[in-house]
Amino acid sequence: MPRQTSQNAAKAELLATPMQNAGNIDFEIIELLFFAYRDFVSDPDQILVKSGFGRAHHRVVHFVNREPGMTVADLLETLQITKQSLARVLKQLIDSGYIRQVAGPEDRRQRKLYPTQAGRDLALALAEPQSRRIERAFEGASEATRASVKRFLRGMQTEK
Amino acid sequence: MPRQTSQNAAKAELLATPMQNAGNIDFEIIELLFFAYRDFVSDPDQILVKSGFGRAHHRVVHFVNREPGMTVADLLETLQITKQSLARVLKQLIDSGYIRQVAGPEDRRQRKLYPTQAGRDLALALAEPQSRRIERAFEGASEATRASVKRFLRGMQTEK
DNA sequence: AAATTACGTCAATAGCGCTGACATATTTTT
DNA sequence: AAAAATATGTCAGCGCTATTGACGTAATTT
Repeated sequence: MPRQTSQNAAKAELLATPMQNAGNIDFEIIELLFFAYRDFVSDPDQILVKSGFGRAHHRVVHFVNREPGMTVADLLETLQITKQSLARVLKQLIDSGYIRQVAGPEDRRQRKLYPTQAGRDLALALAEPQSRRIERAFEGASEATRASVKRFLRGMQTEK
Repeated sequence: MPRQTSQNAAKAELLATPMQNAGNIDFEIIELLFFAYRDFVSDPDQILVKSGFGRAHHRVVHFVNREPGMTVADLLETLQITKQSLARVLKQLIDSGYIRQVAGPEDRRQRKLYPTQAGRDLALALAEPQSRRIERAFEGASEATRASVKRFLRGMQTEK
């Protein structure tokens, strides 16, 4: 029985076989989601660096445009972050003139959030390359296929 | 013509209409992707805090398990990050005994990366809740539907 | 012998998330 | 009316992940 070199001894404890089919785990979709999302956010990221903003700003500006009048609490619920995390980003967007706050008409403790025209323009500019990418991914797809993809993505969400 | 209060004047510059149908942009899928990915990564995140690791560790341990023997350069290409970003994370995984390096047999400058058994176990534990979530999202879906979703996700990637 | 490549590392910085604590209005409850 | 709860803001500190730039070493290629 030949003695192992130290390199062989180390190798003996290593796994050289690719992880696949283990425990019926869907590694393929896991990776597809990673790559898809990685590239999906890379488009707006490139635009954002020019204005000195980041992904967090993108999300805020997006949702406020989608639902003008939403409150800070609504936004926290949507983004699933803490108010301290939101604070800095929101303040910068307000100071830069992309978003404005209005005291709630019924409950004056609330701060209802609205985009300015600049905020709307920014949200659209950020969404455009993402939408083009989605269109490309759906190239030639039927309505049924689009519906299936939407159903899948909805199913990926945690039910609240 | 009534004078506006300062509040009304401010409101006049704001947009109260939800952003939708603007420029044929697919806001719905954009949001579905955001929510799907947000919840998709939340599963492993919860596991990772226990071991003191983060998402970056997850990615590294995942891909090294999927393709044992991959080099540092391969990993950088896959993750699309800089080597300085990878360095700390990889070092921690090596120091903790989840991954080992072996000098390349042909090119000895290379560092081929392999998981240990602990590394394999960790990768599987992290993939498991994600895979369950995917299965749930595909509940009742046909093979054709699964194929459509994969095709869509592949189409979302930037072609290299 | 010189240039290139693969990898590692030091230093500084930015973005974005967190916890904990405390303050201020405003609304609701008692 | 007083007390409690709610919506929001803010200060302070910290951790993770990413960045750029610079430099070093070993190994390979030219």
